[in-house]
Amino acid sequence: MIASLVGDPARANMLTALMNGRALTASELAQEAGITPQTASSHLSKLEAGGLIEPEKQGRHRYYRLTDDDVAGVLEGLAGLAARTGHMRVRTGPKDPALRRARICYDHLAGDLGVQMLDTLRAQNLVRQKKQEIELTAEGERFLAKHLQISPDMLTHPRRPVCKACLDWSERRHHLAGTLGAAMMQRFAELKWAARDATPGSRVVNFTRTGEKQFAALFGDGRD
Amino acid sequence: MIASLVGDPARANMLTALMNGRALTASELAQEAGITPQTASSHLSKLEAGGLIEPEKQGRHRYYRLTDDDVAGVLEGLAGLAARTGHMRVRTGPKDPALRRARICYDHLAGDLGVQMLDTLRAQNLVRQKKQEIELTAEGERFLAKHLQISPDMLTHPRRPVCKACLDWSERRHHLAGTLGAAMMQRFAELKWAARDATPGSRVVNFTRTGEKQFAALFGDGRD
DNA sequence: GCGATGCTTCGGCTACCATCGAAGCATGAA
DNA sequence: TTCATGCTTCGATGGTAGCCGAAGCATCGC
Repeated sequence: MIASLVGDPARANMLTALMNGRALTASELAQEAGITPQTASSHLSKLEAGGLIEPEKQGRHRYYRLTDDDVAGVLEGLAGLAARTGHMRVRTGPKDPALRRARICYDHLAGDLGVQMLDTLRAQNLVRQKKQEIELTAEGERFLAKHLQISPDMLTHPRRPVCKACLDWSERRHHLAGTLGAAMMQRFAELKWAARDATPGSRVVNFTRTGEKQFAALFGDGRD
Repeated sequence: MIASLVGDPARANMLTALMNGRALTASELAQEAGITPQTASSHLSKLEAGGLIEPEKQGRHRYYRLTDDDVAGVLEGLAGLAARTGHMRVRTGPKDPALRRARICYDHLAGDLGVQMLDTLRAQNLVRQKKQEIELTAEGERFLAKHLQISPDMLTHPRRPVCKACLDWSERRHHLAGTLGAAMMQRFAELKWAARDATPGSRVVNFTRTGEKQFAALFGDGRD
């Protein structure tokens, strides 16, 4: 039965990770779900048998993507029901708190800090968001130029949008993707505010002490 | 998590039984799911906690209905996914084969024979169906008058439609409800073709030998 | 009051399934 | 070829949740 496939926490995490439409490898999905590759393999074959995801072999990698928009739609529907009853999933995934705080999502910042950043951008009217769509405001452009030395022409890309809302897997809320999300993350690295964890394969992003302060000054919500 | 609530076979059966929009008592739902009242009680409280169903106390009964159309929509979506991947749930419910063959759904015929009947009505162009909506054709009216002595004016009712598609829980396909469905079932009883099982609370409908033949002559699909 | 009915709670049993270690196959790199 | 990487299969373990019998409340009817 389909629903029981989605019901398992590990599988739900994988599906959520796939919700942005991109394909991910088996091991990436394992990492997202916080389980070992063996377990993930079992889950993935079940999801595939259930028609929820489709595999694509590429070299020694196996990429998985959601079968189609219908699947995504149903998953959204379920998430909607969950959200409105305040039945937001109690976190189960990876134990690693560092991963939950700040991590790389493709090439941009995710995790608590990523969500916090987008929240602040929105609250300060530096961006405007409608569902998945985000646009940079004039104030936002000034802000970026002043504090991060990012100019709009650095962000144009033939196929990729400047801003995009990306569903944050640990927070279940949006963080900022797109060329701007990537550029900001890159800038954080250049400014030595943060760096990807050294351990190979890790998605954790470690902020330096000063980096954390600077970040909080711009994007903090006063929580810490 | 919502999906896991729907994932359990017993709960899925209950929800399916509620899909027609009516409210059912806890024990009716237990029966639909083929489990004891104790177990059902546990399931129902979980579904309620998950916001999928809402209770309504009435005397010593407790009626449950789906919370709203959103819930029904998501359930339909899941069923849609299940259907298209040929992943139709393999029957789990009540073991009783008689219950699966013919039973009462409120006041009309359900089960294998009920589905078969609607199939034949449709195939013979006696009714036309669009999703949940069913309408009787002119040929259908003649057919009913001739073979079952049912006239259209017997079927008018201020609030209830003449025909309605009712999702068959065991077959997962539609059977005929509405005043016509009820009238036909009543006629079968009057003609002594079939009768509700004597055991109290049972929904099984037993066809007599001759009744089965007559029924097959009108609505049989040649399977048996 | 009494018993009957509908439903819930409790306790114990069982079965299923997610999980991981270890080993097995592929593919790609050297 | 040999080694490393990515993924899968196998086998064993453990936790969780569905399930039912028995008992406990509530409501109804007498």
